[in-house]
Amino acid sequence: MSLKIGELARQTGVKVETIRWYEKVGLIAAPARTEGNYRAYDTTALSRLSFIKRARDLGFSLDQIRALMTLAGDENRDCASVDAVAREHLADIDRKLADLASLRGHLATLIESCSGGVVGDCRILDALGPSDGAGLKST
Amino acid sequence: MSLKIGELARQTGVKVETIRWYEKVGLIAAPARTEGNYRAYDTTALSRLSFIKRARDLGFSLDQIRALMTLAGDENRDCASVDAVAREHLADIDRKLADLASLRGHLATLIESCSGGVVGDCRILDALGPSDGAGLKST
DNA sequence: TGTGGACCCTGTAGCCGCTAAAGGGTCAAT
DNA sequence: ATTGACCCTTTAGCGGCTACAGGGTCCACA
Repeated sequence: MSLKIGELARQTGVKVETIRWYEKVGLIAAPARTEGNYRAYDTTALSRLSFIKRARDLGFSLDQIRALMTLAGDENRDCASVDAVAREHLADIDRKLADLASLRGHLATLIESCSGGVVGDCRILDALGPSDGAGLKST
Repeated sequence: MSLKIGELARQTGVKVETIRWYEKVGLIAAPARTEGNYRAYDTTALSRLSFIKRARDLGFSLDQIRALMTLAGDENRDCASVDAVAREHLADIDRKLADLASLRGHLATLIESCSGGVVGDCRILDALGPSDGAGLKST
């Protein structure tokens, strides 16, 4: 028995449109079609799509997933190549976390400086304005 | 004296193409033109663009920046409206930080499970594969 | 006077990873 | 026969730029 796209979507948690899009960009193979031109998926497609979903949930890019799937296809290859992709992604995440945390710090400082009142005296806008004092405020 | 777009770019740290794009999407006003059809900016443009740059560096979206600039134009308005935009953005960042940290945890666990060897025995690929065991590995 | 190179202009297409909508066709149940 | 859930393709849009292509302008130096 084969699965229609909607069923595949339900079983994997990937939206129908997204599945079609993955096919278009070559992440999954084009499946067989029924007489009525419906896509008919087998369990291989289910495995691959589940893999993609989990990897996406972990924040891997489609390119990274493509790489992982290629590596996975060669069982004799050294596992280190898979590890390397994952570690690179982890490093990306750590960079993003650091950037975001620093940004959060700046923003929180900015917000703390607000003591209410009127826009004309707003410290937040002051901080965003240029250093020469010629800000946006109509004053 | 007026500034050419390249000079404005240098003084604000915003790329020339980005400045033109900001004009296109209505974030900054279209400036006067010279005889040779070059954009001629005044110091008002410099202020506004600096404002935008700083806000972008803090991760505000262009829509949020539009809102902030509108608010800034009305000096009698209650500063709380500005504060609200900033706080909402801070909440966004906190959500992102939490998501990213959780994701990092999962990924790090995954990577720790790798003990080397061959792709055929890879724990990382195991973890990404579907729970029924029918993974991608050619074995 | 001419020529080279740095700058400027417009318009269009591409990046990522989808998402939505228009305008149809298919299929099973009633 | 009709309803309504599903499926199909194609196209356009999101944010926030970036990168061309194919020209025009301006200024300094020979």
